[in-house]
Amino acid sequence: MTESQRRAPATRVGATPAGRRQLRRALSSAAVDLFVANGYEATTVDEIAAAAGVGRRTFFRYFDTKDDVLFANHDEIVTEMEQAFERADPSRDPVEVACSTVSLVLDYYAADLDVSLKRFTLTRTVASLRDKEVATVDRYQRVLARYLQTRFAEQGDGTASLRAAVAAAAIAAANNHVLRRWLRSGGKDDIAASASRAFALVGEAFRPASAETTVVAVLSTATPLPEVMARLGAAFQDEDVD
Amino acid sequence: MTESQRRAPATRVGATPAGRRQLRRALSSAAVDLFVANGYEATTVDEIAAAAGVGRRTFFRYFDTKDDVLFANHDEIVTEMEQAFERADPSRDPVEVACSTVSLVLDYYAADLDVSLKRFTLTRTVASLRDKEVATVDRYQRVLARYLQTRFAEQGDGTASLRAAVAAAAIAAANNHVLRRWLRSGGKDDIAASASRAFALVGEAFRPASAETTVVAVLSTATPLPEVMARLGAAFQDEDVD
DNA sequence: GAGTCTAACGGCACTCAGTGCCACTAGCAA
DNA sequence: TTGCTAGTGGCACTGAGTGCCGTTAGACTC
Repeated sequence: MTESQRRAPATRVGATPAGRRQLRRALSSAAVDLFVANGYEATTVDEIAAAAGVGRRTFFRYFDTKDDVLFANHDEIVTEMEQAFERADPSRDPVEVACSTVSLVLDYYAADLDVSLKRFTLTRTVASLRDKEVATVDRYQRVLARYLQTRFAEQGDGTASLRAAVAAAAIAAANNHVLRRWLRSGGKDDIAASASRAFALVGEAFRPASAETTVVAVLSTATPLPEVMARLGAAFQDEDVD
Repeated sequence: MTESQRRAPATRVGATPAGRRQLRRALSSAAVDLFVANGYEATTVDEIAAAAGVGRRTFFRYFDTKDDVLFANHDEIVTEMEQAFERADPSRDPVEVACSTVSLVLDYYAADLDVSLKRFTLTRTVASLRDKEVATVDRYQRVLARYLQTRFAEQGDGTASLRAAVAAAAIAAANNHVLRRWLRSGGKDDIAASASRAFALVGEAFRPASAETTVVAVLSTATPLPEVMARLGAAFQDEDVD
């Protein structure tokens, strides 16, 4: 007897927030199992609701659409990302903050590997579900872009809006790439390592222009070596010169 | 009497490819007008079909879904992009090729400003249409990624897949940013200028490492100036040194 | 011009997602 | 006990999307 077949408590589960969360999870896992077993289109909302022991009408009180049930905790992720941006250290590099914040998504996927893998096969198979996933990714990509835009604008970047949109897209793409590779490996790869490698790539691509200025040092050959080192050290500020 | 209200030819329009195209356009423009006038959800497929002078069943022979009618020429754009990649000069910088190819989308939007503006207001207003548009963007972003991946792999890039995905996302984001700003201006901005500026930004971010190697020239102060110029010229190959 | 074949079309009926409405009832308060 | 509230289930309805089939325009043959 799988989890999806067990009967939910008789009535009024949703009276308490905890009960509501529980029924949401029950509906979600029942749906995923049915989708995998019988196919997405072939599964009706009636069947999902019945498997969770509730009426069809109740299903639509917990999820707006049939496909929403596959991305049950997406809203949760988005709000958590927004909160993370609010309490982020303003002195840190914005791109770096965005990268570490977006990896919240990876944590969520890793926390429920079983569902993540099933959802992965479904989104690869069913076109409409793939589109739905793309839409959800776009939603948190917008959150990234909004954060980056305000930060870039603070730094006096005239093209803050464009840079923010492009950087957000790059970060989201890197995140998705890591996520997909990890899921394809069945959750066996070292996701943290590949994530930091991927984010390093976008980090060096989008570091603000001031930080990637090429230093051209014009020095007389008569200059004593210590002074050369001092001048270079000043140019590179807190980076090591040796 | 608007275009959407005129009656289409009586029967068998779709027998010839030209007639099929014509009816597609008639359905599309009828739909856009009705969506703008009465709202997207409030407009039924029956009404669209009736406005174009055909039966409801025929509508679904021309478009798979109700929202497809808003992105009528999307498939055309995608295949045209694929063809452009096939005949692209292999010696050109892949990122540059991708940028100039993706601007095909801008051409299509500019070619039918009226519909583009109406679709823009609709995609901003109706959530499901925004999602649909995001899905279409993702589709050509995948085409970009596939092209960039093969090119990067040819160049011996070990992280070709990741770099391709990230660069494709950045290019698509830049393209969309330009497109949206242009539509927000009502089609008055200089779209070509802002496009080249936006693509310059992603170009410098994703130029392959070999092309952005810093040239460090170590030269004796005794070297005659003409020889200095010659050596620098060699180092920069076909770029100007002056 | 008459007969024939093909394929677009329209219409009908059906499934299913999603919604509004309402009656029912568990649980709480007075 | 008597209301009151809110979650629930059932019913009926709209509309998207699909399968099926009879009709007919148009092309092709003789």
